[in-house]
Amino acid sequence: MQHWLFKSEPDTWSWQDQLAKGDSGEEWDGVRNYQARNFMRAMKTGDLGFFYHSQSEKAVVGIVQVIAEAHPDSSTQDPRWDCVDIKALRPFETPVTLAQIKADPRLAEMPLVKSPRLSVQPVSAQAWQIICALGNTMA
DNA sequence: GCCAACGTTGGC
DNA sequence: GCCAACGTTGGC
Repeated sequence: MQHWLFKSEPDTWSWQDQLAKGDSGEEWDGVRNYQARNFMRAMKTGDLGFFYHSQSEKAVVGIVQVIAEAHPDSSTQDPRWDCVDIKALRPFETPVTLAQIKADPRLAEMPLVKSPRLSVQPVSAQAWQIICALGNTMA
């Protein structure tokens, strides 16, 4: 299984919004970036991901699960864009902030640190464990 | 609110 | 196919 990170502006789509969708989940639509789309195409049902709030909060706040593999993004007619469906699995006991992630040399290679604008990105197995530990949350 | 970084678009 | 212009994102 692979791990991912989904970034969202909480004003637009927050962890609370995601939680409210329950087990039926929601499309991760609106991505208009080829790299991010390609990562979504690589996702498998059951893969886990971090839910990250950008802007004011800048923290990993929860864990989500992929519940449908890549399919056309219903928010556009443009056939180039696909998306997956995800559901909220559980919140982080303690949100892990970007500052904490940047402060940990073991996480310096994360795209979150090196390419902060990439909205969907892979997370290594090692980084996954480190961040779950920082958040006092089981993987 | 500002600014830097980056990706995309469009003209040539 | 290249490159300049532009828009958007996200951290500070």
